[in-house]
Amino acid sequence: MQPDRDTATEPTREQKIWQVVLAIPAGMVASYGQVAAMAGLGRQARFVGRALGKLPAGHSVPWFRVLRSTGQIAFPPDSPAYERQVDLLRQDGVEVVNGRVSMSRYRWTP
DNA sequence: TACGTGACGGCGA
DNA sequence: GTCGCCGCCACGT
Repeated sequence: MQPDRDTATEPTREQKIWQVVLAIPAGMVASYGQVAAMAGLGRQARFVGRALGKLPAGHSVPWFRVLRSTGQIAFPPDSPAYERQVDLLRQDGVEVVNGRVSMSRYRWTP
């Protein structure tokens, strides 16, 4: 037996991150740094992107509501995920202009 | 084991 | 408001 402290421990940071993203209401967006801070990760914004990239299939996490601190989409413009995110944001009623969102207007403030 | 990369942030100009 | 540099942590090779 290996009493290794992991896998069987409490929810990992990824779980915590997904939980925070789940709390983002429709029609609003949050930045990676904001999600990281709310998840108790401090400024590990990069970890948030990594956690979202590890999302399993069949999840219900609104990953598309997470943008950069500048309001720009984190994906390259030629990426399929980019268009997907834009489309999903518009379905939420968020105005996306040139792959960018007005953070001062749609930023989620809990 | 060590190096490089990455769905980023903050600060200064 | 934008542009560039550095810093942080985890993962893959």
